[in-house]
Amino acid sequence: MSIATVSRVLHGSPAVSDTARDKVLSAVDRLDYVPSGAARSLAVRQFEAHGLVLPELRGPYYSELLLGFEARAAELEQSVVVVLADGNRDLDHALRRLATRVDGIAMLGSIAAQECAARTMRGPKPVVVVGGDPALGVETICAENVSSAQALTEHLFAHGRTDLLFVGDPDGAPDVRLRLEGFRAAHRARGRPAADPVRIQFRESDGVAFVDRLLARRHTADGLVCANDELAVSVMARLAERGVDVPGDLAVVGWDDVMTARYVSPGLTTVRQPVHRLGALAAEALHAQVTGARQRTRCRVLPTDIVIRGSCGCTAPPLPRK
Amino acid sequence: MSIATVSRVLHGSPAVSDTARDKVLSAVDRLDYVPSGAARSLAVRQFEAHGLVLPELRGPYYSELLLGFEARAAELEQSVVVVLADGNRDLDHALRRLATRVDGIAMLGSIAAQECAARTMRGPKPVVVVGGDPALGVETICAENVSSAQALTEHLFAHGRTDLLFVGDPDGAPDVRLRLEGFRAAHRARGRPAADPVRIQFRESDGVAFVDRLLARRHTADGLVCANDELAVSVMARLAERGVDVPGDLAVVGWDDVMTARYVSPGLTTVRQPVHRLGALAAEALHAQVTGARQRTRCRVLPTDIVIRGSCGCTAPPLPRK
DNA sequence: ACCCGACGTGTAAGCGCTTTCTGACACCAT
DNA sequence: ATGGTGTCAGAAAGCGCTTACACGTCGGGT
Repeated sequence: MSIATVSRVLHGSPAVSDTARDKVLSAVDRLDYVPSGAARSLAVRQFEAHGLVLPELRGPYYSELLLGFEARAAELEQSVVVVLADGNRDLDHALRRLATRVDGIAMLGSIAAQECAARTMRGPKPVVVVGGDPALGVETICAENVSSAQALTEHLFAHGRTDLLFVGDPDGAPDVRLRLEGFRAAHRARGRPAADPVRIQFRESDGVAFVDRLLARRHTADGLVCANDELAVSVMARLAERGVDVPGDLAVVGWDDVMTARYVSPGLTTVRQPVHRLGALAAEALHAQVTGARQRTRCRVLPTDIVIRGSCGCTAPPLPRK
Repeated sequence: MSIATVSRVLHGSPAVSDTARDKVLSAVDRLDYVPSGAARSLAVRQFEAHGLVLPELRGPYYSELLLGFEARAAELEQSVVVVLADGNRDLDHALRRLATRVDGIAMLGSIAAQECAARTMRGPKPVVVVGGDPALGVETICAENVSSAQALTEHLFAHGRTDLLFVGDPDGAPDVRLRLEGFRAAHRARGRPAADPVRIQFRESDGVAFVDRLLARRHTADGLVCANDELAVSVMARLAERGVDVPGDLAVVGWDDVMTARYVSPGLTTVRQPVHRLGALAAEALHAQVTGARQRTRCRVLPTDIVIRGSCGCTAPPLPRK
């Protein structure tokens, strides 16, 4: 047996006799032979791997994204190597390392917005960004934000709310900026001025602190459009503790449809995004760029669903579930 | 400039003059040069990458594990390639592929228990399993299960409960089996017989269906020890819908301390595991095996915390948080 | 003046695969 | 018999790095 034959067998080349194939296969099995992916990558000049860069992994959004990405990548026979920017780690170093071992890189919008990501996007490897600013010059895939935010805001207006506050930091992520844009558009459509956004982070403690400031009359509002559910849920819990009725005194809505949104009372009205598909499309777009099969579409926007529960003021069955 | 010099510069070898270093660095920058990780891997005979195999990614457990694993791996300058067994994908194929591109593989206990994982563990690459059966013959890292399950069960006894049911499938994951073991140990200690476990999956719909069966008098109980929080939370929600008071009529406890556990009412008494550390230790153990630095410790068990909220019958402040 | 070591740089031999090309062999048609 | 044709196996040339080693070129001791 020559090494060439072994290689042919392992890749199912038809030009091998059955006897040779059997001999190779049995030897492989007996010796627990594991080929070297590095040598193969070097020879075929493809890593057969995609990189995925996420800011973190708490909450369902990023998990679901990774899930979708990995699933589609696996179908395309691509490995996925993930890097998490979580904490204060050296993103620049991590990105540089990543680029040496993958054919292409998908990253979140909030990562792409960072300084050191620029060099990656300028580099030779294909890049697609998920939920990012379409103006970035690279292929972008994102969920619809503006018009669902507008619809959600308008929904609160329709409930008779007049004093709406947007809670979340538009500079933290492009998605949030677009949601704020929709929030403002709804105000414009009604000819009302939109209050400045309350710029706080996504952590639960930030939501609690915000409620305390609100009740200290530092803000006034009868409706809260929160940039995500984690915030919305922590806000609702704190409001309940402080004796404020939701939605009676204050309506609350969010984004993401986390599990908790179904279990709090009242249920949280929120926006569900096709995150799994977002991930899958990212893997696919990346693969298309790598194989050169398709010229990159600049930007793809996926529709979202508003899921109405009780927190916006709608009457809903107690503890409604999906 | 020769390629050897370039290589030396890029790896910070001290035997390079400053002028040469500068020249190389500026050229690298100008050309957006990205070295080939494959070629390096081939030359140094190390992939500098770890594999992590997870069954899925919903809920905080796996996410947190990946978070910890990736963080520690990054510190050790290792990339991480993840494969998710989610759905009906060809695990065998995926594992085989994975083995060709990493130095070692970490996998969940539920993966390790599968048929096709055996060949990976028999193969030449180091393997560590997280939350798996220590009897597997490979290095194992897991959170304490038996004694916390026993303590939790005993806690319900102390609340005067007598009719306890363990809800979850002990054959689904080694962790669940061990929790059941602790549940039984607590019964033995009190000289009571333990009821057979209610073998259902982790999905929320399974919890709902179980409650309906329970209320149809197919089971009787005044306390439920659920194998994880997702189950516990869905059970509690369904009980509330059906007008059963928790903890008055029925106490409920779970595992994992998911976000929802803090926000439901009453708060869910549960067990918090050091999942992040579990992941970090897995990465570390793997790296130790790969570098041959340390002979593998057979099994490492991390302590867990019981977090008491209201669902067990303890009086707790309304909506307690961490 | 010389030699010797230290220091930088270049040369070249792999690392373990893939793949093209060449060759061996068998088989059919002439 | 001979030549042509088709099938399968092997030889060998890389793929782009790392690194042992060889080779200057200095500076300082003698």
